[in-house]
Amino acid sequence: MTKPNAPTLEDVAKLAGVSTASISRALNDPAKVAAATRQKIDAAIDQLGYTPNFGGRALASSRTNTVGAVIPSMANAMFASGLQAFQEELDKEGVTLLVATTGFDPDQEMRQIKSLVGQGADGLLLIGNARPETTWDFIDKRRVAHVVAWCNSTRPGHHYVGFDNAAAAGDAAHRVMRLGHRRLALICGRTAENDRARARRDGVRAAVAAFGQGARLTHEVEAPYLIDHGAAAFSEVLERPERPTAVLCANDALAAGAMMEARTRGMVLPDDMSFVGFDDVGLARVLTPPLATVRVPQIEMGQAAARLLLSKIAGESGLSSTTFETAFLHRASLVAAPEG
Amino acid sequence: MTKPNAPTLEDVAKLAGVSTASISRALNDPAKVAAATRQKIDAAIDQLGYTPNFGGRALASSRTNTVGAVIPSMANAMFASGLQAFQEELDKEGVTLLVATTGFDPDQEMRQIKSLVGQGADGLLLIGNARPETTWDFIDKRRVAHVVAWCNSTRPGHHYVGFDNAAAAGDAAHRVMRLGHRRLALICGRTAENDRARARRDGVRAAVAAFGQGARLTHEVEAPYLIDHGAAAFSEVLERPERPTAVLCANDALAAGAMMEARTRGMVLPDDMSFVGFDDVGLARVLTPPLATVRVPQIEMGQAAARLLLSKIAGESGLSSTTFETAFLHRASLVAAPEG
DNA sequence: TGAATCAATGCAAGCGCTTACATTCGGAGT
DNA sequence: ACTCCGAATGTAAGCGCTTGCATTGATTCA
Repeated sequence: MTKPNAPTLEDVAKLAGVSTASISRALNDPAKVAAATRQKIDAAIDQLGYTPNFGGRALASSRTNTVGAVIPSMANAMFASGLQAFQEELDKEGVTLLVATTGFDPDQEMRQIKSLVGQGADGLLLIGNARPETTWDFIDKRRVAHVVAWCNSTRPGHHYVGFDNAAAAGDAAHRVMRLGHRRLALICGRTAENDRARARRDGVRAAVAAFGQGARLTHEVEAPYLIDHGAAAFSEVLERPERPTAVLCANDALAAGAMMEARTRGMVLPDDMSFVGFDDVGLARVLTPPLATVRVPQIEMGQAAARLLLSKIAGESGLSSTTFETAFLHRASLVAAPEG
Repeated sequence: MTKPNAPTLEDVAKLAGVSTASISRALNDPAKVAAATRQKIDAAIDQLGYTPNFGGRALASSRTNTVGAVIPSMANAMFASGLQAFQEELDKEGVTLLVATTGFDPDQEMRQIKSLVGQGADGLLLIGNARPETTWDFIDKRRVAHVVAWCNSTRPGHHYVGFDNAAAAGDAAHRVMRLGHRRLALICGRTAENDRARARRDGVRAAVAAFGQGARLTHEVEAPYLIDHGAAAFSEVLERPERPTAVLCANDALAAGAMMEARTRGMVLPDDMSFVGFDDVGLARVLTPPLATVRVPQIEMGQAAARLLLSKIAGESGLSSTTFETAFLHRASLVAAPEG
């Protein structure tokens, strides 16, 4: 951190001819210092190139102005712009973002949470609501300020900022069925380790069951959220005796992989098969045909999560969770079911 | 950070019946403490659920075990997996990653660097080599441990971990020309604010000039690294009197946008136009036709950058920069130039 | 047996900052 | 003119940890 010869508050104080306390106040609560004094102080700070020492500040105020985000992966575009927005919002308040990834592993998540708390994070952004009891215990016991995002439920006393994965996925399925599709396949994320994937699956199942009219899921496959796994999953779908007319994917990357595989097999899209994704990441629009998908309000979520978390850290009460709307984006990868 | 009632070193000391110094030593350098004492200490720590206070530690040792990454954007897949690898590598050593973004703005970069240093980052990961003199001055003066990545040159006394943008782009151009293309267009990143974009452009220019045989750039456009800008840039290319047979894009997202636009205009790909991207992000393979591009060793770079940075922080000497190889990936978006 | 050595431990001085409390001083109220 | 008040500033006590130095006691060597 700061180098040995870095100027300290005391140096500034001497130069400005005031006490260290005034400088501290000028820095943290300028209103408390007379304008003239503030001038002198600013000048001294400039001249010395002074920056407050982080450790000293943290120690004395027991705040680090740092919050942590524990996300499954940065390599997944799914979280990228939300996290970006989160970070930008924090930045406005001078708060810095610590990032740790879990690779969708609950143990790893626990480790990272502990580590970030140990690093002094004032608060935490967590993805999804499913985690072992021991993890919740730790959070509760340490009274870690936190927000749960990308989902729309959590345990009592906690808060979320997200959207309704189940409803959005159900809505997508419903629209597909309204276009005449009756045999649907579902390529889903790994439900064991991912409550959002689980919600999306359950939403689809419920919608299909509710629709009636002979609509059914010919096959469900689970796969990690990666292009290649989407391709493999689609192969598996095709091996089934009953071939679907539309494939719902719990994620755009899976859909992209599935479509790639379909084309490799000589299928003509969208005529031979309709595809629907989820998330509306950048690649959805540039696929051929463009991928119908569900828009997720990443940026709004990231910002709202940041604000909520900062409020919690500030100790505000009466805070509440937020559910954002999703939007189904009908694009050319989804067409009416073939006759017959 | 840690809550008011959190146990301190002193609490542990009392419980274990030793001095705080011994505990500190047991924590940081176990060899210095007798096994029996260590046992007592561990037991006390467990019983109290003690975690060292971050501020205290930082203040006393002037190390935070935290490093910062200052990147243009998290929303850009270009850096995602590299950063992910960087983080994982740091994690192995118990170091936490702070992330800040610049939106490709040099002033913002300066602000973020200052902020991260102020937050106590022990070291910094910087992208690219181009930044205002004032920024370098700050880094030098404060003696901030740092590594420059995604490029393969830097000023004396600094280190990089990256690859040769110019050579890789030149190689791509060369391959395109060898396929018979003589009229090339270049859709480039914003060279004013992005030295990698500049290097790629210069590499292409040099390769074209060196190739001779009537090969030339019909048009160069600059655009931010976003799909929509790629589309707009391609429109601009087509407005030119002289139409190219191949378009080189400095980034896969630009290429995806350009291809999308081409298809919108009824062009048949790759017959009517060849496209080449750069970076080999996930979407390159799932485009139709699959995008020929340059593979960038993101993961290796991220890991190497982390190790180099940790070594620097540890004060090791005799460290050196690394240049990784890139690979041209010939995919179906690139075909031989049409006859005539 | 006494001196020298060394490993293990304790003591205590900070690290740089924040903040409760004390002090000062100019002006408002009477 | 005198008291009272509040704004502006200073004083100094920590925050929890690391670490140089001092101390202790056991071990070794002559």
